Amino acid sequence: MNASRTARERVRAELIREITEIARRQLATEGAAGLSLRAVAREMGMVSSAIYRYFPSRDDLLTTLIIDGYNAVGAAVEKAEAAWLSEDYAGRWLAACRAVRNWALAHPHEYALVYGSPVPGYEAPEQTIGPASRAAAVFGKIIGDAYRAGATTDPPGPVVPVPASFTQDAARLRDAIMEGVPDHIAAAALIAWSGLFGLVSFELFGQFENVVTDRAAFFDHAAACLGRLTGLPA
Amino acid sequence: MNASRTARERVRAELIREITEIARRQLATEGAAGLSLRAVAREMGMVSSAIYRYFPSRDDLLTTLIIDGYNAVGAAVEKAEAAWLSEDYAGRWLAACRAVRNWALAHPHEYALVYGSPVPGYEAPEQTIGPASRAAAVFGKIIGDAYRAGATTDPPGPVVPVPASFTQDAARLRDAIMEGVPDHIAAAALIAWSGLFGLVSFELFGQFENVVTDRAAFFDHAAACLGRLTGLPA
DNA sequence: TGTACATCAGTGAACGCGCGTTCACTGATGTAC
DNA sequence: TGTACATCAGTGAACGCGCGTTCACTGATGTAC
Repeated sequence: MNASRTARERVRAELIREITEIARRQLATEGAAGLSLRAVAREMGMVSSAIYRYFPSRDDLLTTLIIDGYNAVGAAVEKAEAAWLSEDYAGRWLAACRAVRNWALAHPHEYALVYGSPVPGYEAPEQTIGPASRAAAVFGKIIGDAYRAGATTDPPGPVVPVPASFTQDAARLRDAIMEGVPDHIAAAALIAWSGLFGLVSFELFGQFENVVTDRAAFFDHAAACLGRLTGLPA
Repeated sequence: MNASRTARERVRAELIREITEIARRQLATEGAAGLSLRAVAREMGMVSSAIYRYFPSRDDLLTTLIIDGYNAVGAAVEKAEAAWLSEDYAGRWLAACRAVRNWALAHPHEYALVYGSPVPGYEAPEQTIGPASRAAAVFGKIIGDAYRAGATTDPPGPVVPVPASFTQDAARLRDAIMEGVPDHIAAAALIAWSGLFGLVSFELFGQFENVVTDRAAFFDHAAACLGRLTGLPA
Protein backbone atom coordinates (compact mmCIF):
# COMPACT_ATOMS: atom_id res chain seq x y z
CA MET A 1 0.00 0.00 0.00
CA ASN A 2 1.10 3.53 -0.66
CA ALA A 3 -0.10 4.91 2.65
CA SER A 4 1.93 2.41 4.64
CA ARG A 5 4.97 2.98 2.50
CA THR A 6 4.85 6.63 3.29
CA ALA A 7 4.24 5.67 6.92
CA ARG A 8 7.63 4.01 7.06
CA GLU A 9 9.13 6.94 5.23
CA ARG A 10 7.56 9.36 7.64
CA VAL A 11 9.10 7.55 10.59
CA ARG A 12 12.40 7.59 8.79
CA ALA A 13 12.20 11.33 8.07
CA GLU A 14 11.24 11.98 11.66
CA LEU A 15 14.21 10.03 12.97
CA ILE A 16 16.57 11.88 10.65
CA ARG A 17 15.14 15.13 11.99
CA GLU A 18 15.58 13.93 15.55
CA ILE A 19 19.18 12.89 14.96
CA THR A 20 20.12 16.23 13.46
CA GLU A 21 18.40 18.04 16.29
CA ILE A 22 20.31 16.12 18.92
CA ALA A 23 23.50 16.61 16.96
CA ARG A 24 22.83 20.33 16.81
CA ARG A 25 22.32 20.41 20.56
CA GLN A 26 25.56 18.58 21.15
CA LEU A 27 27.27 20.95 18.77
CA ALA A 28 26.04 23.80 20.93
CA THR A 29 27.74 22.43 24.03
CA GLU A 30 30.80 20.63 22.67
CA GLY A 31 31.65 22.39 19.45
CA ALA A 32 32.06 20.78 16.06
CA ALA A 33 35.18 18.79 16.84
CA GLY A 34 33.40 17.16 19.77
CA LEU A 35 30.37 16.03 17.83
CA SER A 36 30.24 12.25 18.08
CA LEU A 37 27.95 9.73 16.46
CA ARG A 38 28.13 7.54 19.52
CA ALA A 39 26.97 10.34 21.78
CA VAL A 40 24.09 11.08 19.44
CA ALA A 41 23.14 7.40 19.35
CA ARG A 42 23.30 7.24 23.13
CA GLU A 43 20.91 10.14 23.48
CA MET A 44 18.62 8.57 20.89
CA GLY A 45 18.54 5.39 22.97
CA MET A 46 20.01 3.49 20.05
CA VAL A 47 23.10 1.45 19.59
CA SER A 48 25.81 3.43 17.86
CA SER A 49 25.81 1.44 14.65
CA ALA A 50 22.11 2.14 14.11
CA ILE A 51 22.93 5.72 13.16
CA TYR A 52 24.45 4.37 9.97
CA ARG A 53 20.96 3.54 8.75
CA TYR A 54 20.41 7.30 8.52
CA PHE A 55 23.78 8.88 7.88
CA PRO A 56 26.52 7.05 6.01
CA SER A 57 29.21 8.78 8.07
CA ARG A 58 29.98 11.47 10.58
CA ASP A 59 30.95 13.86 7.81
CA ASP A 60 27.51 13.56 6.24
CA LEU A 61 25.94 14.51 9.51
CA LEU A 62 28.25 17.52 9.69
CA THR A 63 27.33 18.51 6.15
CA THR A 64 23.65 18.42 7.07
CA LEU A 65 24.31 20.62 10.08
CA ILE A 66 26.25 23.11 7.97
CA ILE A 67 23.50 23.32 5.38
CA ASP A 68 20.91 23.75 8.13
CA GLY A 69 23.07 26.47 9.62
CA TYR A 70 23.27 28.44 6.39
CA ASN A 71 19.55 28.09 5.95
CA ALA A 72 18.88 29.22 9.48
CA VAL A 73 20.92 32.42 9.10
CA GLY A 74 19.36 32.95 5.71
CA ALA A 75 15.84 32.56 7.05
CA ALA A 76 16.55 34.85 10.00
CA VAL A 77 17.91 37.56 7.73
CA GLU A 78 15.03 37.22 5.27
CA LYS A 79 12.45 37.48 8.01
CA ALA A 80 14.04 40.46 9.71
CA GLU A 81 14.45 42.40 6.49
CA ALA A 82 10.95 41.68 5.24
CA ALA A 83 9.45 43.56 8.18
CA TRP A 84 10.59 46.91 6.79
CA LEU A 85 9.21 49.15 4.10
CA SER A 86 11.10 48.41 0.94
CA GLU A 87 12.01 52.08 0.48
CA ASP A 88 13.66 52.24 3.89
CA TYR A 89 17.01 50.94 2.72
CA ALA A 90 18.88 51.91 5.86
CA GLY A 91 16.26 50.19 7.99
CA ARG A 92 16.36 47.02 5.93
CA TRP A 93 20.15 47.01 6.03
CA LEU A 94 20.38 47.45 9.78
CA ALA A 95 17.71 44.82 10.37
CA ALA A 96 19.53 42.32 8.19
CA CYS A 97 22.84 42.99 9.94
CA ARG A 98 21.25 42.65 13.34
CA ALA A 99 19.67 39.38 12.30
CA VAL A 100 23.09 37.93 11.56
CA ARG A 101 24.47 39.10 14.89
CA ASN A 102 21.49 37.92 16.89
CA TRP A 103 21.50 34.54 15.27
CA ALA A 104 25.23 34.20 15.92
CA LEU A 105 24.88 35.18 19.57
CA ALA A 106 22.05 32.69 19.99
CA HIS A 107 23.88 29.86 18.20
CA PRO A 108 27.59 30.50 18.72
CA HIS A 109 28.81 27.02 17.93
CA GLU A 110 26.66 26.70 14.88
CA TYR A 111 27.97 30.06 13.72
CA ALA A 112 31.52 28.85 14.31
CA LEU A 113 30.79 25.70 12.33
CA VAL A 114 29.49 27.66 9.38
CA TYR A 115 31.59 30.82 9.31
CA GLY A 116 34.50 29.92 11.58
CA SER A 117 37.62 27.92 10.97
CA PRO A 118 36.97 24.76 8.97
CA VAL A 119 36.65 21.54 10.92
CA PRO A 120 39.97 19.69 10.56
CA GLY A 121 39.74 16.71 8.25
CA TYR A 122 36.37 17.81 6.95
CA GLU A 123 36.03 18.95 3.38
CA ALA A 124 32.89 20.94 2.64
CA PRO A 125 31.06 19.39 -0.29
CA GLU A 126 29.45 21.42 -3.06
CA GLN A 127 25.98 21.02 -1.65
CA THR A 128 26.85 23.71 0.88
CA ILE A 129 27.37 26.41 -1.76
CA GLY A 130 23.73 27.09 -2.53
CA PRO A 131 22.47 27.63 1.02
CA ALA A 132 25.58 29.68 1.76
CA SER A 133 24.41 32.43 -0.54
CA ARG A 134 20.91 32.71 0.87
CA ALA A 135 21.73 35.41 3.41
CA ALA A 136 24.06 37.13 0.98
CA ALA A 137 21.24 37.42 -1.50
CA VAL A 138 19.24 39.56 0.92
CA PHE A 139 22.09 41.99 1.46
CA GLY A 140 22.74 42.14 -2.25
CA LYS A 141 19.10 42.86 -2.93
CA ILE A 142 19.01 45.77 -0.50
CA ILE A 143 22.03 47.36 -2.11
CA GLY A 144 20.73 46.72 -5.60
CA ASP A 145 17.27 48.09 -4.79
CA ALA A 146 18.74 51.22 -3.27
CA TYR A 147 21.05 51.78 -6.20
CA ARG A 148 18.41 51.32 -8.85
CA ALA A 149 16.07 53.63 -6.93
CA GLY A 150 18.76 56.31 -6.95
CA ALA A 151 18.92 56.33 -3.16
CA THR A 152 22.64 55.68 -2.88
CA THR A 153 25.22 58.43 -2.47
CA ASP A 154 28.85 57.82 -3.21
CA PRO A 155 31.01 59.43 -0.58
CA PRO A 156 33.06 62.13 -2.36
CA GLY A 157 36.73 62.60 -1.70
CA PRO A 158 39.49 60.35 -3.00
CA VAL A 159 37.90 57.23 -4.43
CA VAL A 160 39.70 53.93 -4.37
CA PRO A 161 39.90 52.43 -7.87
CA VAL A 162 38.52 48.92 -8.34
CA PRO A 163 41.05 46.48 -9.82
CA ALA A 164 40.41 45.47 -13.41
CA SER A 165 40.53 41.80 -12.44
CA PHE A 166 37.32 42.30 -10.49
CA THR A 167 35.09 43.11 -13.48
CA GLN A 168 34.09 39.51 -14.12
CA ASP A 169 33.40 38.90 -10.45
CA ALA A 170 31.22 41.99 -10.42
CA ALA A 171 29.33 40.75 -13.46
CA ARG A 172 28.68 37.46 -11.73
CA LEU A 173 27.42 39.26 -8.64
CA ARG A 174 25.11 41.40 -10.77
CA ASP A 175 23.67 38.31 -12.38
CA ALA A 176 23.15 36.54 -9.11
CA ILE A 177 21.99 39.04 -6.55
CA MET A 178 22.46 42.71 -7.28
CA GLU A 179 21.33 43.58 -10.77
CA GLY A 180 22.55 46.76 -12.31
CA VAL A 181 25.04 48.04 -9.76
CA PRO A 182 28.43 49.30 -10.94
CA ASP A 183 31.62 47.44 -10.18
CA HIS A 184 32.74 49.63 -7.33
CA ILE A 185 29.49 49.08 -5.48
CA ALA A 186 29.64 45.35 -6.01
CA ALA A 187 33.13 45.44 -4.52
CA ALA A 188 31.98 47.60 -1.64
CA ALA A 189 29.17 45.15 -1.00
CA LEU A 190 31.66 42.33 -0.58
CA ILE A 191 33.78 44.43 1.73
CA ALA A 192 30.76 45.29 3.83
CA TRP A 193 29.65 41.66 3.75
CA SER A 194 32.95 40.32 5.02
CA GLY A 195 33.26 43.24 7.40
CA LEU A 196 29.95 42.30 8.95
CA PHE A 197 31.20 38.81 9.67
CA GLY A 198 34.48 40.21 10.93
CA LEU A 199 32.53 42.21 13.48
CA VAL A 200 30.40 39.29 14.56
CA SER A 201 33.37 36.93 14.74
CA PHE A 202 35.43 39.38 16.76
CA GLU A 203 32.61 39.84 19.23
CA LEU A 204 31.89 36.14 19.47
CA PHE A 205 35.46 34.93 19.61
CA GLY A 206 36.49 37.37 22.30
CA GLN A 207 38.57 39.94 20.42
CA PHE A 208 36.42 42.81 21.70
CA GLU A 209 37.03 41.78 25.29
CA ASN A 210 38.21 44.86 27.22
CA VAL A 211 37.89 46.92 24.05
CA VAL A 212 34.21 47.46 23.29
CA THR A 213 31.81 47.72 26.20
CA ASP A 214 28.37 48.33 24.71
CA ARG A 215 28.62 45.87 21.87
CA ALA A 216 25.06 46.15 20.63
CA ALA A 217 25.34 49.92 20.20
CA PHE A 218 28.75 49.66 18.61
CA PHE A 219 27.50 47.01 16.24
CA ASP A 220 24.65 49.20 15.06
CA HIS A 221 27.10 51.99 14.42
CA ALA A 222 29.49 49.71 12.57
CA ALA A 223 26.69 48.20 10.51
CA ALA A 224 25.59 51.66 9.43
CA CYS A 225 29.16 52.59 8.49
CA LEU A 226 29.51 49.44 6.42
CA GLY A 227 26.22 50.27 4.74
CA ARG A 228 27.50 53.75 3.92
CA LEU A 229 30.49 52.09 2.30
CA THR A 230 28.14 50.66 -0.32
CA GLY A 231 26.42 54.00 -0.82
CA LEU A 232 23.39 53.28 1.33
CA PRO A 233 21.89 56.25 3.19
CA ALA A 234 22.73 56.38 6.89
CA MET B 1 78.63 26.42 39.45
CA ASN B 2 76.68 29.08 37.71
CA ALA B 3 77.85 28.19 34.23
CA SER B 4 76.72 24.60 34.54
CA ARG B 5 73.44 25.63 36.04
CA THR B 6 72.71 27.74 33.03
CA ALA B 7 73.91 24.84 30.90
CA ARG B 8 71.08 22.69 32.18
CA GLU B 9 68.74 25.61 31.80
CA ARG B 10 69.89 26.16 28.25
CA VAL B 11 69.11 22.56 27.37
CA ARG B 12 65.75 22.94 28.99
CA ALA B 13 64.97 26.13 27.08
CA GLU B 14 66.08 24.48 23.88
CA LEU B 15 63.80 21.50 24.45
CA ILE B 16 60.86 23.75 25.20
CA ARG B 17 61.58 25.56 21.96
CA GLU B 18 61.76 22.27 20.10
CA ILE B 19 58.50 21.02 21.56
CA THR B 20 56.60 24.16 20.59
CA GLU B 21 58.11 24.03 17.12
CA ILE B 22 56.98 20.46 16.58
CA ALA B 23 53.60 21.31 18.04
CA ARG B 24 53.33 24.26 15.67
CA ARG B 25 54.15 22.00 12.74
CA GLN B 26 51.52 19.49 13.80
CA LEU B 27 49.06 22.34 14.22
CA ALA B 28 49.75 23.25 10.61
CA THR B 29 48.73 19.83 9.36
CA GLU B 30 46.09 18.68 11.83
CA GLY B 31 44.54 21.85 13.18
CA ALA B 32 44.23 22.82 16.81
CA ALA B 33 41.79 20.11 17.82
CA GLY B 34 44.16 17.45 16.51
CA LEU B 35 47.18 18.66 18.43
CA SER B 36 48.26 15.83 20.68
CA LEU B 37 50.94 15.63 23.35
CA ARG B 38 51.57 12.02 22.48
CA ALA B 39 52.23 12.83 18.85
CA VAL B 40 54.61 15.59 19.84
CA ALA B 41 56.42 13.25 22.21
CA ARG B 42 56.66 10.62 19.50
CA GLU B 43 58.27 13.07 17.12
CA MET B 44 60.63 14.19 19.87
CA GLY B 45 61.67 10.59 20.38
CA MET B 46 60.46 10.76 23.95
CA VAL B 47 57.96 8.84 25.92
CA SER B 48 54.67 10.72 26.19
CA SER B 49 54.88 11.38 29.90
CA ALA B 50 58.21 13.16 29.50
CA ILE B 51 56.47 16.15 27.95
CA TYR B 52 55.03 16.88 31.37
CA ARG B 53 58.49 17.95 32.52
CA TYR B 54 58.09 20.92 30.20
CA PHE B 55 54.39 21.65 29.96
CA PRO B 56 52.00 20.88 32.81
CA SER B 57 49.17 20.12 30.38
CA ARG B 58 48.02 20.22 26.80
CA ASP B 59 46.23 23.50 27.43
CA ASP B 60 49.48 25.15 28.49
CA LEU B 61 51.07 24.09 25.24
CA LEU B 62 48.13 25.57 23.36
CA THR B 63 48.46 28.80 25.30
CA THR B 64 52.10 29.04 24.32
CA LEU B 65 51.21 28.49 20.69
CA ILE B 66 48.55 31.18 20.81
CA ILE B 67 50.91 33.69 22.37
CA ASP B 68 53.55 32.84 19.79
CA GLY B 69 50.95 33.28 17.08
CA TYR B 70 49.97 36.75 18.23
CA ASN B 71 53.60 37.70 18.45
CA ALA B 72 54.32 36.35 15.00
CA VAL B 73 51.54 38.41 13.39
CA GLY B 74 52.59 41.39 15.44
CA ALA B 75 56.21 41.07 14.36
CA ALA B 76 55.25 40.60 10.71
CA VAL B 77 53.07 43.69 10.76
CA GLU B 78 55.70 45.76 12.56
CA LYS B 79 58.38 44.77 10.11
CA ALA B 80 56.29 45.42 7.01
CA GLU B 81 55.15 48.79 8.20
CA ALA B 82 58.57 49.96 9.28
CA ALA B 83 59.85 49.74 5.71
CA TRP B 84 57.80 52.76 4.66
CA LEU B 85 58.35 56.46 5.08
CA SER B 86 56.42 57.53 8.12
CA GLU B 87 54.60 60.25 6.14
CA ASP B 88 53.29 57.72 3.64
CA TYR B 89 50.25 56.75 5.67
CA ALA B 90 48.49 54.92 2.85
CA GLY B 91 51.63 52.94 2.13
CA ARG B 92 52.11 52.01 5.76
CA TRP B 93 48.48 51.00 6.05
CA LEU B 94 48.49 48.81 2.97
CA ALA B 95 51.76 47.19 4.01
CA ALA B 96 50.39 46.40 7.45
CA CYS B 97 47.19 44.92 5.99
CA ARG B 98 49.13 42.84 3.52
CA ALA B 99 51.36 41.57 6.30
CA VAL B 100 48.33 40.19 8.13
CA ARG B 101 47.03 38.51 5.00
CA ASN B 102 50.38 37.07 3.99
CA TRP B 103 51.02 35.71 7.43
CA ALA B 104 47.56 34.15 7.50
CA LEU B 105 48.00 32.52 4.10
CA ALA B 106 51.38 31.16 5.15
CA HIS B 107 50.14 29.87 8.51
CA PRO B 108 46.44 29.10 8.07
CA HIS B 109 46.03 26.83 11.05
CA GLU B 110 47.92 29.13 13.33
CA TYR B 111 45.72 31.96 12.12
CA ALA B 112 42.64 29.86 12.80
CA LEU B 113 43.92 29.07 16.27
CA VAL B 114 44.43 32.71 17.09
CA TYR B 115 41.63 34.51 15.25
CA GLY B 116 39.24 31.68 14.42
CA SER B 117 36.65 29.89 16.48
CA PRO B 118 37.86 29.09 19.98
CA VAL B 119 39.12 25.57 20.60
CA PRO B 120 36.33 23.68 22.37
CA GLY B 121 37.06 23.13 26.04
CA TYR B 122 39.93 25.58 25.99
CA GLU B 123 39.67 28.82 27.91
CA ALA B 124 42.16 31.49 26.85
CA PRO B 125 44.01 32.75 29.91
CA GLU B 126 44.82 36.41 30.51
CA GLN B 127 48.41 36.06 29.38
CA THR B 128 47.16 36.11 25.81
CA ILE B 129 45.76 39.64 26.06
CA GLY B 130 49.05 41.51 25.85
CA PRO B 131 50.46 39.89 22.72
CA ALA B 132 47.02 40.10 21.11
CA SER B 133 47.27 43.87 20.91
CA ARG B 134 50.72 44.00 19.36
CA ALA B 135 49.50 44.06 15.76
CA ALA B 136 46.60 46.31 16.66
CA ALA B 137 49.05 48.82 18.06
CA VAL B 138 50.68 49.26 14.67
CA PHE B 139 47.39 49.96 12.94
CA GLY B 140 46.39 52.34 15.68
CA LYS B 141 49.67 54.18 15.37
CA ILE B 142 49.28 54.68 11.63
CA ILE B 143 45.84 56.15 12.07
CA GLY B 144 46.91 58.29 15.01
CA ASP B 145 49.99 59.57 13.18
CA ALA B 146 47.97 60.47 10.12
CA TYR B 147 45.33 62.23 12.15
CA ARG B 148 47.74 64.27 14.20
CA ALA B 149 49.63 65.23 11.04
CA GLY B 150 46.38 66.51 9.53
CA ALA B 151 46.59 64.01 6.70
CA THR B 152 43.18 62.45 7.25
CA THR B 153 40.07 63.54 5.39
CA ASP B 154 36.63 62.73 6.69
CA PRO B 155 34.40 61.63 3.86
CA PRO B 156 31.61 64.25 3.63
CA GLY B 157 28.00 63.28 3.16
CA PRO B 158 25.77 61.79 5.83
CA VAL B 159 27.92 60.89 8.82
CA VAL B 160 26.95 58.05 11.11
CA PRO B 161 26.82 59.23 14.73
CA VAL B 162 28.96 57.36 17.26
CA PRO B 163 26.96 55.99 20.20
CA ALA B 164 27.49 57.77 23.49
CA SER B 165 28.33 54.48 25.17
CA PHE B 166 31.50 54.34 23.10
CA THR B 167 33.19 57.42 24.59
CA GLN B 168 34.96 55.51 27.35
CA ASP B 169 36.11 52.83 24.94
CA ALA B 170 37.47 55.55 22.68
CA ALA B 171 39.31 57.11 25.60
CA ARG B 172 40.91 53.78 26.40
CA LEU B 173 41.97 53.35 22.80
CA ARG B 174 43.48 56.83 22.76
CA ASP B 175 45.48 56.04 25.87
CA ALA B 176 46.69 52.74 24.53
CA ILE B 177 47.45 53.13 20.86
CA MET B 178 46.04 56.12 19.03
CA GLU B 179 46.60 59.30 20.99
CA GLY B 180 44.53 62.29 20.16
CA VAL B 181 42.04 60.93 17.65
CA PRO B 182 38.35 61.79 18.01
CA ASP B 183 35.79 59.18 18.94
CA HIS B 184 34.44 58.60 15.47
CA ILE B 185 37.90 57.79 14.16
CA ALA B 186 38.59 55.42 17.02
CA ALA B 187 35.34 53.67 16.17
CA ALA B 188 36.20 53.60 12.48
CA ALA B 189 39.56 52.11 13.35
CA LEU B 190 37.88 49.22 15.13
CA ILE B 191 35.53 48.69 12.21
CA ALA B 192 38.44 48.64 9.79
CA TRP B 193 40.37 46.38 12.13
CA SER B 194 37.63 43.79 12.38
CA GLY B 195 36.84 44.23 8.69
CA LEU B 196 40.41 43.36 7.85
CA PHE B 197 40.11 40.09 9.72
CA GLY B 198 36.73 39.47 8.16
CA LEU B 199 38.37 39.70 4.75
CA VAL B 200 41.22 37.42 5.66
CA SER B 201 38.95 34.89 7.35
CA PHE B 202 36.54 34.81 4.42
CA GLU B 203 39.38 34.21 2.01
CA LEU B 204 41.00 31.59 4.20
CA PHE B 205 37.85 29.77 5.22
CA GLY B 206 36.51 29.49 1.68
CA GLN B 207 33.71 32.07 1.61
CA PHE B 208 35.23 33.79 -1.43
CA GLU B 209 35.21 30.54 -3.39
CA ASN B 210 33.50 31.19 -6.74
CA VAL B 211 33.03 34.82 -5.75
CA VAL B 212 36.38 36.60 -5.86
CA THR B 213 38.90 35.46 -8.44
CA ASP B 214 41.94 37.69 -8.04
CA ARG B 215 42.03 37.74 -4.28
CA ALA B 216 45.28 39.62 -3.86
CA ALA B 217 44.08 42.53 -5.98
CA PHE B 218 40.68 42.56 -4.33
CA PHE B 219 42.31 42.52 -0.92
CA ASP B 220 44.43 45.56 -1.74
CA HIS B 221 41.32 47.37 -2.86
CA ALA B 222 39.40 46.39 0.23
CA ALA B 223 42.28 47.33 2.51
CA ALA B 224 42.41 50.78 0.95
CA CYS B 225 38.64 51.20 1.36
CA LEU B 226 38.88 50.22 5.01
CA GLY B 227 41.71 52.71 5.43
CA ARG B 228 39.56 55.44 3.87
CA LEU B 229 36.92 54.59 6.45
CA THR B 230 39.29 55.85 9.14
CA GLY B 231 40.10 58.97 7.16
CA LEU B 232 43.42 57.78 5.75
CA PRO B 233 44.31 59.04 2.26
CA ALA B 234 43.79 56.52 -0.50
C1' DT C 1 89.69 17.78 44.46
C1' DG C 2 86.43 14.59 46.58
C1' DT C 3 82.38 13.10 48.63
C1' DA C 4 77.26 13.05 50.25
C1' DC C 5 73.20 14.68 49.03
C1' DA C 6 69.46 16.96 46.34
C1' DT C 7 67.48 18.03 42.13
C1' DC C 8 66.02 17.04 37.76
C1' DA C 9 65.06 14.35 33.11
C1' DG C 10 63.29 10.64 31.17
C1' DT C 11 61.21 5.71 31.42
C1' DG C 12 57.60 2.31 31.15
C1' DA C 13 53.50 0.67 32.54
C1' DA C 14 49.03 1.52 33.56
C1' DC C 15 44.21 3.81 34.14
C1' DG C 16 40.17 4.89 32.04
C1' DC C 17 38.23 6.84 28.46
C1' DG C 18 36.06 7.71 23.83
C1' DC C 19 35.89 7.34 19.04
C1' DG C 20 34.23 5.78 13.80
C1' DT C 21 33.12 2.00 11.37
C1' DT C 22 32.13 -2.98 10.00
C1' DC C 23 29.57 -7.16 10.10
C1' DA C 24 26.65 -11.08 10.75
C1' DC C 25 22.38 -11.42 12.97
C1' DT C 26 17.26 -11.16 14.39
C1' DG C 27 12.71 -9.39 13.93
C1' DA C 28 9.51 -6.47 12.19
C1' DT C 29 7.28 -4.14 8.37
C1' DG C 30 5.88 -3.91 3.68
C1' DT C 31 4.95 -6.04 -1.31
C1' DA C 32 3.19 -9.09 -4.97
C1' DC C 33 0.49 -12.63 -6.34
C1' DT D 1 -7.80 -12.74 2.80
C1' DG D 2 -3.59 -15.48 2.89
C1' DT D 3 0.93 -16.76 1.94
C1' DA D 4 6.00 -16.41 0.25
C1' DC D 5 9.32 -13.35 -0.23
C1' DA D 6 12.03 -8.95 -0.02
C1' DT D 7 13.20 -4.94 2.30
C1' DC D 8 14.41 -2.42 6.11
C1' DA D 9 15.56 -1.08 11.28
C1' DG D 10 17.99 -2.03 14.98
C1' DT D 11 21.25 -5.21 17.82
C1' DG D 12 25.53 -6.58 19.91
C1' DA D 13 30.03 -7.66 19.54
C1' DA D 14 34.22 -6.59 17.80
C1' DC D 15 38.35 -4.15 15.41
C1' DG D 16 41.80 -0.99 15.90
C1' DC D 17 42.81 3.22 17.13
C1' DG D 18 44.28 7.39 19.87
C1' DC D 19 44.08 10.27 23.70
C1' DG D 20 45.58 12.98 28.50
C1' DT D 21 47.38 12.13 32.68
C1' DT D 22 49.45 9.72 36.88
C1' DC D 23 52.94 7.28 39.29
C1' DA D 24 56.81 4.80 41.08
C1' DC D 25 61.21 4.17 39.23
C1' DT D 26 66.23 4.69 37.52
C1' DG D 27 70.14 7.38 36.27
C1' DA D 28 72.34 11.39 35.32
C1' DT D 29 73.55 16.11 36.42
C1' DG D 30 74.38 19.71 39.62
C1' DT D 31 75.38 21.72 44.61
C1' DA D 32 77.52 22.44 49.12
C1' DC D 33 80.94 21.55 52.13
